[in-house]
Amino acid sequence: MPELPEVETVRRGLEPVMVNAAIEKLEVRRPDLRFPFPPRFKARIEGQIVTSLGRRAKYLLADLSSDEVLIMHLGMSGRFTIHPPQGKGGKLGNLYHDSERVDAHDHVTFHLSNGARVVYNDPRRFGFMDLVPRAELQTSKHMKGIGIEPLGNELDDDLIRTKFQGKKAPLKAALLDQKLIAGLGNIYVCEALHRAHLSPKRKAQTLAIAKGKMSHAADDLAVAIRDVLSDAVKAGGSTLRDYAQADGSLGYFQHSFRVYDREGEPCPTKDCTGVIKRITQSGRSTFFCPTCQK
DNA sequence: AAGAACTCCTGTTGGC
DNA sequence: TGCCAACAGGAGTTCT
Repeated sequence: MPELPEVETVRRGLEPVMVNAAIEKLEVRRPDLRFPFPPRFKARIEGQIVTSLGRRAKYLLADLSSDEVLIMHLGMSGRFTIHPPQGKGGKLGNLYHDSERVDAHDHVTFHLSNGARVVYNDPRRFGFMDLVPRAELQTSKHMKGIGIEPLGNELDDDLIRTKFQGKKAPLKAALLDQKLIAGLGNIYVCEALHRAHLSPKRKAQTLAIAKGKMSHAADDLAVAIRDVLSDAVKAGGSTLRDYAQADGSLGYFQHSFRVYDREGEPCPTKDCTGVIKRITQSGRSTFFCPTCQK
């Protein structure tokens, strides 16, 4: 499910429910997700207050009153659902899931002091959770080496030239590399490359040239990445299959896809007569227009 | 060392 | 209808 816009949407959904609440009880229904839960996971979580909920790349970061940080990654199929206190759904009650039923893939449940429950469900179990002392977060194995935040102030043409210098990998692979720019995934890489009119097959290092007719390419790509991600965040992310936001509502950016999952459809670029094609790169589907993406 | 292939896991989909 | 291969929003590990 989640690339940067979906994770940010989840963060915004969980923030009002979790921040300033104590985690009174933690139910962990299996020993691991993608990796084992950390030692004494339950004991280190229970009784702690969530002081803030942040995001770095595709990671959710919950600051705890114990000065540890709960690191959460949703993998491919991880999702959070909020269950408000019984009988306190209020005017938003119809947006929430009120069921007490536990699905086979409901792996972790946070019982909060405000009466709400937050349930983590992940059928494929590619997600994971970890705990690290706040002071060690930046040097932790998860955060160490993570690239720049594309919605921060650092992403511009110079940054792209620097990061892509000497890279022979195709643009598609370079943009999926979280050590360069963090937060993009398969969908938004395809979308950003189409917006920038750049071929996913092109070697990344060709954007590093400073002069010549392609000198705008790095800037075009920087702008396209920022635009597509901020548009998607505004739309509440993309809803594929039955993914829902934590409050049960649906993102709608999927209606704005220009190429993703649109094989065979006409290219939406103005005056382009091309047809969207699907190829495989790095074992993943790439959707692009061979006519206007060069 | 970089880049590509393979791997984890379950569920859905599309073609016979 | 059933069966089965292909594929799915990620990324660490293992190869070449």
